[in-house]
This record gives sequence, structure tokens and C-alpha cells, in this order.
Amino acid sequence: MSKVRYWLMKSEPDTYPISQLKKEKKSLWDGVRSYQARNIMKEMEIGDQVLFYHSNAKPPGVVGLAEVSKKAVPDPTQFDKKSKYYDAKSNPDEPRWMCVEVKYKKTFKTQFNLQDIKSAKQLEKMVLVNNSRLSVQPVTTKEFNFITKYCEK
DNA sequence: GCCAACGTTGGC
DNA sequence: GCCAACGTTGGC
Repeated sequence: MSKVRYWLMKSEPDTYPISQLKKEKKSLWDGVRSYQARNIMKEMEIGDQVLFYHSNAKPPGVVGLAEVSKKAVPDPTQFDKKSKYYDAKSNPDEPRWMCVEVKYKKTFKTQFNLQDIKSAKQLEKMVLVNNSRLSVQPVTTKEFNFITKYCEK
């Protein structure tokens, strides 16, 4: 078994809030159409821990925890003509877009706001702070522990 | 709703 | 293969 790794995944509460993941228990993280984000999802292993982040929220921040429950598989929405994520250029024999499945773990009592992240010295190197547009990103063990310790108090 | 940042596309 | 134009993300 390899070591557990940590990630941060963004979702807009208007599109897919953490409360919906709680209801559904698990969900395919489909609809991601960024090569960088896709490449990061391909790295994920079952059991990896995920910070669930609400973007475009008031205020934006980390709202809870999820866990990778299935390794990357071809994103079914890329072949679904009715989906807004349909990609005519993707070949079923060589799918362009991949996604992992995540399962719900918990919702923090108080969310860790982006503002808190930006003002914490220990978190100044976070990808979130320096590459704010990347929707799936790696998080270091230290960053993960810092945020979860604070939120689990 | 604005707009800065930045990834992607496409003309050359 | 460069780079301008364009589209999207996401904070404010």
C-alpha cells in the first residue's frame, strides 16, 4: 500500500454542494474539462483524502472532507450528447476525459474560508493561493493537517 | 456583474 | 511553433 495522499477539489455550491454528496454518499467527479485537473485525478488512489472546496460561494472555502473511492475512469458525460459536458472530439477508444469517484466523509461545523487560508503563514504555498483557477489540486500533508485540525476542534 | 488571470484555440 | 483572440474560472 502506498501512502495516503491529499487533494483539494472544487465545486460550486449552485452546481454540486457538499450537502448533495452527503445525500448521494458518493459521486463521480465528472464534468472536469481541464487537462491539468484530469492529470491530477489520474494520480489519485483509493483512500486518498480530499478537501471539498466551495468556489463561487459567499464566502468561498473548504467545507468538508471526502475520500477517493474509485480510481480514474472515463468520464461518461463526454460521450453523452445531451450533457453540457459532451465532447465531440473525444474518441471512445481513447477517452480524453477521466474522473475519479469520491465518497462523502464529513462536513465541517465551521468552514475554512479562503480568507483564513490566505492569512495563514503555513498555507501560503498552497496551490489554491497561487493557481486559483485549478479545480483539482494536490495538498501537502502539512496543509491538510493544518486545515483539518482547525476544523475538527 | 465586473474583471484579472490564465488555459486553449486557431490563423499564419 | 508563435501569439493574439477568445472563453472560462472564480474572487470581489
